[in-house]
Amino acid sequence: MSAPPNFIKYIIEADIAAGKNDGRVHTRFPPEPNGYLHIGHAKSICLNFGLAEEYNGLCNLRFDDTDPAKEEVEYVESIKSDVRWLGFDWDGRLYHASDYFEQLFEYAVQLIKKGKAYVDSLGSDEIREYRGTLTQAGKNSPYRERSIEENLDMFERMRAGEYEEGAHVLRAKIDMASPNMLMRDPTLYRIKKVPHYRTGGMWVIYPMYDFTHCLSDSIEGITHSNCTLEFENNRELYDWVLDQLEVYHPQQIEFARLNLNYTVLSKRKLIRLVEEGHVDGWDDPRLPTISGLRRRGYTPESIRNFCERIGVAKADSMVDIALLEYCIREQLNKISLRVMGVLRPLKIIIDNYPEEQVEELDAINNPEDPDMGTRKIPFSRELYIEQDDFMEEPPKKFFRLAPGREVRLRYAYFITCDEVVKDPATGAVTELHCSYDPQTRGGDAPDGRKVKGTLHWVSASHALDARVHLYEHLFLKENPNAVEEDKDFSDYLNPNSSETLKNCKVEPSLNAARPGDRYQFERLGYFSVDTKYNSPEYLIFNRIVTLRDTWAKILKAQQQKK
RNA sequence: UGGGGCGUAGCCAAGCGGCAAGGCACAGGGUUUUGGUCCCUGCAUUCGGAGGUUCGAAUCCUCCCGCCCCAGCCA
Repeated sequence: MSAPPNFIKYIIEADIAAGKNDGRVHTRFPPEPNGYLHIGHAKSICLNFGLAEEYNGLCNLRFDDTDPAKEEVEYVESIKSDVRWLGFDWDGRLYHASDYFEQLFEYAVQLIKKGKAYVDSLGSDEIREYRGTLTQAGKNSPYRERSIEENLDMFERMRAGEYEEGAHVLRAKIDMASPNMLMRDPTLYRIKKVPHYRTGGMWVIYPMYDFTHCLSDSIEGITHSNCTLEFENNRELYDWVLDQLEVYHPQQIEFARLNLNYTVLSKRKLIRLVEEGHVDGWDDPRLPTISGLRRRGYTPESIRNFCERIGVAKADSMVDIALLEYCIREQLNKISLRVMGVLRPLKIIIDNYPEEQVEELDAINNPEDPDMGTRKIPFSRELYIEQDDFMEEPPKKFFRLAPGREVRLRYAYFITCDEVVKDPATGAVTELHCSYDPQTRGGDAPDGRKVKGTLHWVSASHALDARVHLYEHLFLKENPNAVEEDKDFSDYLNPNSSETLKNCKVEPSLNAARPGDRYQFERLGYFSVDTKYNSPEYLIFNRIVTLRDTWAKILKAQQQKK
């Protein structure tokens, strides 16, 4: 029932045992609304909401919206719907850092009054120079010793809009020689004459992350503030601000962010893929965004299971995307309806089957779940099978159709291939003439003879037209972030990551398929009806993931031998 | 050359002084009207390395090596 142990749970359990925060557990998921959520965020969402659930606590959704230049309502709406879709509920505790702007301003004034913050009038380049380097101490700004009165006055004027952008900033007065760069008088407020998507033109100064985040956590009574590893250096500042202000002090805990191979999980890179048109929007099914995974056909449960399986720790890691694929197969195997669909059709004619005759055969909807029942599928003289299921000169271990060979058509009959018809110009196989054994109706031979292969098929005259999108890894390189000299991560994009098959044939029961419905196409994989595009003439499917394909492995091994 | 972190199998990851969980991947076998599912089996004499403490070390100590993060008026 409960997810596996991790170091954050141990911290929480120790805190509860010690009576810290009266045994309360209160977490938060604090996205900045400057992009769409991806599966890395899902890890954080599952962690924070999951912790709250497990320890009878609460988890807030808080937008960390302190940079009006980057943030938009479109993003907050998408984030809210993604969190909900994943199955989590902030239950009315939806907050925004921008809700706290007035309070934050007051805190800044307090800091100034304590002599712990000052208005600096150095330019940004100068501030950088004065900061020193990793190995050299910085030096104090000439404005560092302004009087409290002057600081107060100037900070009020900053707020009043009396200065231009960049003219002044409010800085914490800490230690320009600190070995931690973040403690060298970090900027607390900057002037930005940019309207905020929520506060409009109310403010022209905006607080920085380090000042905002810890205080927002404090205001909300957060007990355990979980963030990713790159914020470890910020913790000293997080603690400093809260200590100076003598306010309620949550605990920041850092864990490793998710990395997945064959894809990218950084907002900056995802934004580029979208804006440069490498993909079809934020919900492109090849993207690791929540909206992309949703459109691809992934279920929330499978993503939650994935997040549970990868664990939470402090070591930088790169998870194999095969685990994500395993998680969606695992669920879809249990719940999805089986149907037959032919992606690359090859026509076969059963010469000894009466013309005009049609039989309704029984097919099982889901062998994993007998309660899902059966359905009828039409069988007739002309059928389509998969091109891959026939080979004129079959290699070893090929169990499918070949000249003179007998196979089973699933739920139908045994058929034998009698004749191969080819295009005289190209030599390509255009159709097959076969004969069936009437005794094998349903798929078993009364004489007990066996066949090695079972093929999926569809009746030519009854089949529905469909278009199918096949997807592969977005990148060819396992780690597209490891860019070589003179290269860009986009150079590693897989040119074959998306393929559209326009001539597919699926069984007639699929006329009931609605956008978002998921099916297993037997022997092929799991597919979902696209939710973005549709056509009155044909169905559009996205391949979520293939089935495990042992034959493909054998083939690959055979080819490698040669 | 400053500071903060991290190193357990191909990939994740438990383990917190008593003698290496689990999952994915991979390999073999069984069942099978999906080359799917399911079921067995195998897969670290060893925990980045070297010393030390101890009856006993992945766990404690010392040194070394490797990787990640920090010099935004981004978060």
